[in-house]
Amino acid sequence: MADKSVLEKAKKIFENFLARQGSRKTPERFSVIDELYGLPQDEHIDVEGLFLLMRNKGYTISRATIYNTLDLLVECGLAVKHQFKDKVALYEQALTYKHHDHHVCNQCRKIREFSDERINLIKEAMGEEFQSGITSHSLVLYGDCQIENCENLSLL
Amino acid sequence: MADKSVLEKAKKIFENFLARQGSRKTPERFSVIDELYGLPQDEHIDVEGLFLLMRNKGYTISRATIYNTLDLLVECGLAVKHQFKDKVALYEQALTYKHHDHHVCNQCRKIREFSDERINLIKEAMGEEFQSGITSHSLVLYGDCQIENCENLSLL
DNA sequence: TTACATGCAAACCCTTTGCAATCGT
DNA sequence: ACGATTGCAAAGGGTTTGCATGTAA
Repeated sequence: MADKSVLEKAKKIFENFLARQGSRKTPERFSVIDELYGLPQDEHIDVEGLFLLMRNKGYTISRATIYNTLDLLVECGLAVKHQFKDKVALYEQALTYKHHDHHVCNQCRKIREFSDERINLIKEAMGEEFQSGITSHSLVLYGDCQIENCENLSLL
Repeated sequence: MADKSVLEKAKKIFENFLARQGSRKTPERFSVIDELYGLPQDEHIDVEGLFLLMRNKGYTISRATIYNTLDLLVECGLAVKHQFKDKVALYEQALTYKHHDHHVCNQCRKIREFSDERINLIKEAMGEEFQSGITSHSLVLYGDCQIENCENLSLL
Protein backbone atom coordinates (compact mmCIF):
# COMPACT_ATOMS: atom_id res chain seq x y z
CA MET A 1 0.00 0.00 0.00
CA ALA A 2 1.33 3.39 -0.98
CA ASP A 3 2.21 5.60 1.96
CA LYS A 4 0.07 8.58 2.71
CA SER A 5 2.24 11.18 1.03
CA VAL A 6 2.14 9.24 -2.21
CA LEU A 7 -1.63 9.16 -2.17
CA GLU A 8 -1.75 12.86 -1.41
CA LYS A 9 0.63 13.62 -4.20
CA ALA A 10 -1.41 11.52 -6.58
CA LYS A 11 -4.54 13.40 -5.65
CA LYS A 12 -2.82 16.71 -6.23
CA ILE A 13 -1.71 15.62 -9.67
CA PHE A 14 -5.18 14.39 -10.47
CA GLU A 15 -6.74 17.64 -9.29
CA ASN A 16 -4.44 19.66 -11.48
CA PHE A 17 -5.08 17.39 -14.40
CA LEU A 18 -8.83 17.67 -14.02
CA ALA A 19 -8.66 21.43 -13.57
CA ARG A 20 -6.45 21.87 -16.61
CA GLN A 21 -8.99 20.24 -18.85
CA GLY A 22 -12.01 21.64 -17.10
CA SER A 23 -13.26 18.33 -15.77
CA ARG A 24 -15.09 18.02 -12.51
CA LYS A 25 -13.68 16.84 -9.23
CA THR A 26 -16.24 14.24 -8.34
CA PRO A 27 -16.09 12.11 -5.22
CA GLU A 28 -16.25 8.97 -7.38
CA ARG A 29 -13.07 9.92 -9.20
CA PHE A 30 -11.22 10.47 -5.98
CA SER A 31 -12.53 7.29 -4.46
CA VAL A 32 -11.02 5.34 -7.31
CA ILE A 33 -7.64 6.92 -6.76
CA ASP A 34 -7.98 6.22 -3.02
CA GLU A 35 -8.61 2.56 -3.61
CA LEU A 36 -6.08 2.03 -6.37
CA TYR A 37 -3.39 3.63 -4.25
CA GLY A 38 -4.64 1.76 -1.23
CA LEU A 39 -3.47 -1.49 -2.81
CA PRO A 40 0.04 -2.88 -2.47
CA GLN A 41 2.25 -0.92 -4.80
CA ASP A 42 2.83 -3.76 -7.20
CA GLU A 43 -0.66 -5.19 -7.25
CA HIS A 44 -2.49 -5.61 -10.51
CA ILE A 45 -6.24 -5.32 -10.39
CA ASP A 46 -8.96 -5.49 -12.99
CA VAL A 47 -12.09 -3.39 -13.24
CA GLU A 48 -14.32 -6.06 -11.81
CA GLY A 49 -11.98 -6.53 -8.86
CA LEU A 50 -11.93 -2.85 -8.13
CA PHE A 51 -15.69 -2.68 -8.52
CA LEU A 52 -16.30 -5.49 -6.04
CA LEU A 53 -13.69 -4.17 -3.64
CA MET A 54 -15.32 -0.76 -3.61
CA ARG A 55 -18.87 -2.05 -3.40
CA ASN A 56 -17.86 -4.20 -0.45
CA LYS A 57 -16.46 -1.16 1.25
CA GLY A 58 -19.76 0.59 0.88
CA TYR A 59 -19.03 2.89 -2.03
CA THR A 60 -21.82 3.34 -4.52
CA ILE A 61 -19.98 3.42 -7.78
CA SER A 62 -20.67 1.89 -11.14
CA ARG A 63 -18.44 -0.09 -13.42
CA ALA A 64 -18.81 2.60 -16.05
CA THR A 65 -17.38 5.22 -13.74
CA ILE A 66 -14.49 2.99 -12.84
CA TYR A 67 -13.71 2.48 -16.52
CA ASN A 68 -13.91 6.22 -17.12
CA THR A 69 -11.81 7.13 -14.15
CA LEU A 70 -9.12 4.58 -14.89
CA ASP A 71 -8.86 6.00 -18.40
CA LEU A 72 -8.29 9.42 -16.91
CA LEU A 73 -5.71 8.09 -14.48
CA VAL A 74 -3.84 6.41 -17.30
CA GLU A 75 -4.03 9.60 -19.31
CA CYS A 76 -2.41 11.66 -16.60
CA GLY A 77 0.14 9.01 -15.74
CA LEU A 78 -1.26 7.91 -12.41
CA ALA A 79 -2.12 4.42 -13.56
CA VAL A 80 -0.70 1.93 -15.98
CA LYS A 81 -2.86 -0.44 -17.94
CA HIS A 82 -1.61 -3.89 -18.84
CA GLN A 83 -3.02 -6.39 -21.23
CA PHE A 84 -1.46 -9.77 -20.72
CA LYS A 85 -2.66 -12.84 -22.58
CA ASP A 86 -5.87 -12.87 -20.63
CA LYS A 87 -8.79 -10.86 -21.87
CA VAL A 88 -9.19 -8.56 -18.91
CA ALA A 89 -7.05 -5.47 -18.61
CA LEU A 90 -5.13 -5.04 -15.39
CA TYR A 91 -4.24 -1.75 -13.77
CA GLU A 92 -1.61 -0.71 -11.28
CA GLN A 93 -0.65 2.53 -9.61
CA ALA A 94 1.97 4.49 -11.45
CA LEU A 95 3.09 7.39 -9.33
CA THR A 96 6.04 5.71 -7.69
CA TYR A 97 6.38 3.64 -10.80
CA LYS A 98 9.81 2.82 -12.02
CA HIS A 99 9.28 1.29 -15.39
CA HIS A 100 9.33 -2.45 -15.14
CA ASP A 101 8.31 -5.40 -17.19
CA HIS A 102 6.53 -8.58 -16.23
CA HIS A 103 6.95 -12.29 -15.96
CA VAL A 104 3.69 -14.22 -16.06
CA CYS A 105 3.49 -17.88 -15.13
CA ASN A 106 1.83 -19.99 -17.80
CA GLN A 107 -0.01 -22.02 -15.19
CA CYS A 108 -0.79 -20.04 -12.08
CA ARG A 109 -0.78 -16.63 -13.78
CA LYS A 110 1.24 -15.11 -10.97
CA ILE A 111 2.76 -11.84 -12.10
CA ARG A 112 6.26 -10.83 -11.10
CA GLU A 113 8.00 -7.63 -12.02
CA PHE A 114 11.49 -7.03 -13.22
CA SER A 115 13.59 -4.37 -14.75
CA ASP A 116 16.43 -4.90 -17.15
CA GLU A 117 18.25 -1.94 -18.61
CA ARG A 118 18.92 -3.73 -21.87
CA ILE A 119 15.39 -3.06 -23.00
CA ASN A 120 16.34 0.58 -23.36
CA LEU A 121 19.19 -0.27 -25.68
CA ILE A 122 16.73 -2.14 -27.87
CA LYS A 123 14.32 0.78 -27.85
CA GLU A 124 17.03 3.23 -28.82
CA ALA A 125 18.31 1.04 -31.59
CA MET A 126 14.89 0.39 -33.08
CA GLY A 127 13.73 3.97 -32.71
CA GLU A 128 16.64 4.88 -34.88
CA GLU A 129 16.20 2.06 -37.35
CA PHE A 130 12.51 2.80 -37.84
CA GLN A 131 12.86 6.58 -37.60
CA SER A 132 10.25 6.37 -34.92
CA GLY A 133 9.83 8.19 -31.66
CA ILE A 134 9.25 5.23 -29.38
CA THR A 135 6.74 6.27 -26.77
CA SER A 136 6.29 3.05 -24.85
CA HIS A 137 6.77 -0.66 -24.89
CA SER A 138 5.36 -3.83 -23.53
CA LEU A 139 7.55 -6.77 -22.62
CA VAL A 140 6.13 -9.88 -21.04
CA LEU A 141 8.01 -13.08 -20.40
CA TYR A 142 5.97 -16.24 -20.06
CA GLY A 143 7.36 -19.20 -18.22
CA ASP A 144 6.67 -22.05 -15.85
CA CYS A 145 7.40 -20.94 -12.36
CA GLN A 146 8.57 -23.16 -9.54
CA ILE A 147 6.01 -22.22 -6.97
CA GLU A 148 4.63 -25.07 -4.90
CA ASN A 149 1.38 -26.31 -6.38
CA CYS A 150 1.70 -23.77 -9.12
CA GLU A 151 -0.52 -25.69 -11.49
CA ASN A 152 -3.32 -25.81 -8.98
CA LEU A 153 -3.39 -22.15 -8.17
CA SER A 154 -5.29 -19.45 -9.90
CA LEU A 155 -3.94 -16.26 -8.48
CA LEU A 156 -5.15 -13.92 -11.14
CA MET B 1 3.72 -14.84 -50.35
CA ALA B 2 5.45 -18.03 -49.30
CA ASP B 3 6.96 -19.95 -52.16
CA LYS B 4 5.38 -23.20 -53.18
CA SER B 5 7.77 -25.48 -51.34
CA VAL B 6 7.04 -23.71 -48.09
CA LEU B 7 3.33 -24.23 -48.51
CA GLU B 8 3.88 -27.88 -49.37
CA LYS B 9 6.08 -28.35 -46.37
CA ALA B 10 3.52 -26.68 -44.15
CA LYS B 11 0.82 -28.99 -45.44
CA LYS B 12 2.99 -32.02 -44.75
CA ILE B 13 3.58 -30.90 -41.21
CA PHE B 14 -0.11 -30.26 -40.75
CA GLU B 15 -1.02 -33.68 -42.15
CA ASN B 16 1.37 -35.39 -39.77
CA PHE B 17 0.08 -33.37 -36.90
CA LEU B 18 -3.52 -34.24 -37.65
CA ALA B 19 -2.69 -37.89 -38.20
CA ARG B 20 -0.74 -38.10 -34.96
CA GLN B 21 -3.72 -36.99 -32.94
CA GLY B 22 -6.30 -38.80 -35.01
CA SER B 23 -7.92 -35.66 -36.38
CA ARG B 24 -9.47 -35.52 -39.81
CA LYS B 25 -7.97 -34.00 -42.90
CA THR B 26 -10.82 -31.81 -43.95
CA PRO B 27 -10.73 -29.55 -46.99
CA GLU B 28 -11.56 -26.56 -44.81
CA ARG B 29 -8.48 -27.05 -42.69
CA PHE B 30 -6.26 -27.20 -45.72
CA SER B 31 -7.90 -24.21 -47.32
CA VAL B 32 -7.00 -22.14 -44.26
CA ILE B 33 -3.37 -23.14 -44.53
CA ASP B 34 -3.47 -22.38 -48.26
CA GLU B 35 -4.72 -18.89 -47.67
CA LEU B 36 -2.59 -18.07 -44.66
CA TYR B 37 0.51 -19.13 -46.51
CA GLY B 38 -0.73 -17.37 -49.63
CA LEU B 39 -0.26 -14.05 -47.87
CA PRO B 40 3.01 -12.11 -47.82
CA GLN B 41 5.27 -13.79 -45.32
CA ASP B 42 5.16 -10.96 -42.82
CA GLU B 43 1.50 -10.11 -43.11
CA HIS B 44 -0.69 -10.11 -40.03
CA ILE B 45 -4.32 -10.98 -40.53
CA ASP B 46 -7.26 -11.34 -38.21
CA VAL B 47 -10.02 -13.93 -38.32
CA GLU B 48 -12.52 -11.59 -39.92
CA GLY B 49 -10.02 -10.66 -42.61
CA LEU B 50 -9.30 -14.26 -43.39
CA PHE B 51 -13.00 -15.04 -43.40
CA LEU B 52 -13.81 -12.27 -45.88
CA LEU B 53 -10.81 -13.07 -48.02
CA MET B 54 -11.86 -16.68 -48.28
CA ARG B 55 -15.53 -15.97 -48.81
CA ASN B 56 -14.61 -13.58 -51.60
CA LYS B 57 -12.58 -16.31 -53.21
CA GLY B 58 -15.57 -18.59 -53.19
CA TYR B 59 -14.79 -20.83 -50.28
CA THR B 60 -17.69 -21.78 -48.08
CA ILE B 61 -16.17 -21.68 -44.65
CA SER B 62 -17.40 -20.40 -41.34
CA ARG B 63 -15.73 -18.18 -38.81
CA ALA B 64 -15.93 -20.99 -36.28
CA THR B 65 -13.88 -23.28 -38.49
CA ILE B 66 -11.31 -20.57 -39.07
CA TYR B 67 -10.98 -20.07 -35.33
CA ASN B 68 -10.64 -23.82 -34.82
CA THR B 69 -8.14 -24.28 -37.59
CA LEU B 70 -5.97 -21.37 -36.53
CA ASP B 71 -5.83 -22.85 -33.05
CA LEU B 72 -4.58 -26.08 -34.54
CA LEU B 73 -2.03 -24.27 -36.65
CA VAL B 74 -0.72 -22.42 -33.64
CA GLU B 75 -0.60 -25.68 -31.73
CA CYS B 76 1.59 -27.35 -34.31
CA GLY B 77 3.76 -24.31 -34.83
CA LEU B 78 2.53 -23.32 -38.27
CA ALA B 79 1.01 -20.03 -37.16
CA VAL B 80 1.77 -17.43 -34.54
CA LYS B 81 -0.93 -15.50 -32.77
CA HIS B 82 -0.35 -11.92 -31.70
CA GLN B 83 -2.36 -9.73 -29.43
CA PHE B 84 -1.34 -6.14 -29.75
CA LYS B 85 -3.22 -3.32 -28.03
CA ASP B 86 -6.19 -3.79 -30.30
CA LYS B 87 -8.83 -6.26 -29.32
CA VAL B 88 -8.59 -8.56 -32.30
CA ALA B 89 -5.95 -11.24 -32.44
CA LEU B 90 -3.66 -11.24 -35.47
CA TYR B 91 -2.10 -14.30 -37.03
CA GLU B 92 0.90 -14.81 -39.26
CA GLN B 93 2.52 -17.81 -40.88
CA ALA B 94 5.25 -19.37 -38.82
CA LEU B 95 7.02 -21.99 -40.87
CA THR B 96 9.79 -19.75 -42.12
CA TYR B 97 9.47 -17.79 -38.94
CA LYS B 98 12.57 -16.48 -37.31
CA HIS B 99 11.50 -15.12 -33.99
CA HIS B 100 11.00 -11.41 -34.20
CA ASP B 101 9.31 -8.69 -32.26
CA HIS B 102 7.13 -5.83 -33.39
CA HIS B 103 6.95 -2.09 -33.65
CA VAL B 104 3.42 -0.75 -33.87
CA CYS B 105 2.69 2.84 -34.85
CA ASN B 106 0.45 4.61 -32.36
CA GLN B 107 -1.46 6.33 -35.14
CA CYS B 108 -1.59 4.29 -38.31
CA ARG B 109 -1.15 0.92 -36.59
CA LYS B 110 1.36 -0.20 -39.20
CA ILE B 111 3.29 -3.18 -37.91
CA ARG B 112 6.98 -3.59 -38.54
CA GLU B 113 9.14 -6.47 -37.45
CA PHE B 114 12.56 -6.50 -35.90
CA SER B 115 14.92 -8.79 -34.16
CA ASP B 116 17.38 -7.81 -31.48
CA GLU B 117 19.51 -10.43 -29.81
CA ARG B 118 19.55 -8.57 -26.54
CA ILE B 119 16.11 -9.85 -25.73
CA ASN B 120 17.63 -13.28 -25.26
CA LEU B 121 20.03 -11.96 -22.68
CA ILE B 122 17.10 -10.57 -20.76
CA LYS B 123 15.23 -13.85 -20.97
CA GLU B 124 18.21 -15.80 -19.72
CA ALA B 125 18.83 -13.43 -16.86
CA MET B 126 15.22 -13.40 -15.73
CA GLY B 127 14.72 -17.10 -16.18
CA GLU B 128 17.53 -17.55 -13.71
CA GLU B 129 16.36 -14.85 -11.33
CA PHE B 130 12.83 -16.20 -11.19
CA GLN B 131 13.82 -19.86 -11.36
CA SER B 132 11.49 -20.09 -14.29
CA GLY B 133 11.72 -21.91 -17.55
CA ILE B 134 10.87 -19.09 -19.89
CA THR B 135 8.82 -20.52 -22.72
CA SER B 136 8.03 -17.42 -24.73
CA HIS B 137 7.88 -13.68 -24.68
CA SER B 138 6.08 -10.78 -26.20
CA LEU B 139 7.82 -7.51 -26.93
CA VAL B 140 6.06 -4.68 -28.67
CA LEU B 141 7.43 -1.18 -29.13
CA TYR B 142 4.92 1.58 -29.69
CA GLY B 143 5.96 4.76 -31.42
CA ASP B 144 5.03 7.48 -33.84
CA CYS B 145 6.26 6.54 -37.24
CA GLN B 146 7.33 8.98 -39.93
CA ILE B 147 5.22 7.66 -42.75
CA GLU B 148 3.62 10.30 -44.94
CA ASN B 149 0.05 10.91 -43.79
CA CYS B 150 0.56 8.42 -41.02
CA GLU B 151 -2.17 9.91 -38.91
CA ASN B 152 -4.71 9.58 -41.69
CA LEU B 153 -4.07 5.98 -42.49
CA SER B 154 -5.64 2.97 -40.97
CA LEU B 155 -3.59 0.12 -42.22
CA LEU B 156 -4.64 -2.45 -39.73
C1' DT C 1 -28.61 27.04 -13.67
C1' DT C 2 -26.50 24.07 -16.77
C1' DA C 3 -23.39 21.27 -18.82
C1' DC C 4 -20.78 17.44 -17.33
C1' DA C 5 -20.65 13.00 -14.68
C1' DT C 6 -22.98 9.13 -12.85
C1' DG C 7 -25.51 4.61 -12.72
C1' DC C 8 -27.88 1.42 -15.06
C1' DA C 9 -28.80 -1.53 -18.66
C1' DA C 10 -28.56 -2.30 -23.31
C1' DA C 11 -25.50 -2.56 -27.13
C1' DC C 12 -21.04 -3.97 -28.99
C1' DC C 13 -17.39 -6.76 -30.53
C1' DC C 14 -14.61 -10.65 -30.67
C1' DT C 15 -14.63 -15.28 -29.47
C1' DT C 16 -16.67 -19.57 -27.85
C1' DT C 17 -20.32 -22.82 -27.60
C1' DG C 18 -24.44 -25.86 -28.77
C1' DC C 19 -26.52 -28.43 -32.01
C1' DA C 20 -28.32 -30.42 -36.18
C1' DA C 21 -26.48 -31.61 -40.55
C1' DT C 22 -22.47 -33.28 -42.99
C1' DC C 23 -18.59 -35.86 -44.27
C1' DG C 24 -13.84 -38.36 -43.40
C1' DT C 25 -12.36 -42.64 -42.36
C1' DA D 1 -21.98 -46.42 -40.16
C1' DC D 2 -19.83 -43.78 -36.68
C1' DG D 3 -18.15 -40.03 -34.63
C1' DA D 4 -15.46 -35.94 -35.61
C1' DT D 5 -16.14 -31.56 -38.04
C1' DT D 6 -18.80 -28.14 -40.09
C1' DG D 7 -21.93 -23.92 -40.43
C1' DC D 8 -24.96 -21.28 -38.23
C1' DA D 9 -26.74 -18.68 -34.74
C1' DA D 10 -26.98 -17.95 -30.02
C1' DA D 11 -24.43 -17.28 -25.84
C1' DG D 12 -20.47 -15.32 -23.32
C1' DG D 13 -17.54 -11.94 -21.27
C1' DG D 14 -15.21 -7.68 -21.10
C1' DT D 15 -15.85 -3.02 -22.52
C1' DT D 16 -18.46 0.87 -24.44
C1' DT D 17 -22.50 3.55 -25.16
C1' DG D 18 -27.15 5.94 -24.54
C1' DC D 19 -29.98 8.14 -21.70
C1' DA D 20 -32.43 9.81 -17.67
C1' DT D 21 -31.00 11.45 -13.25
C1' DG D 22 -27.95 13.77 -10.30
C1' DT D 23 -24.50 17.20 -9.15
C1' DA D 24 -20.15 20.26 -9.28
C1' DA D 25 -19.27 24.80 -10.37
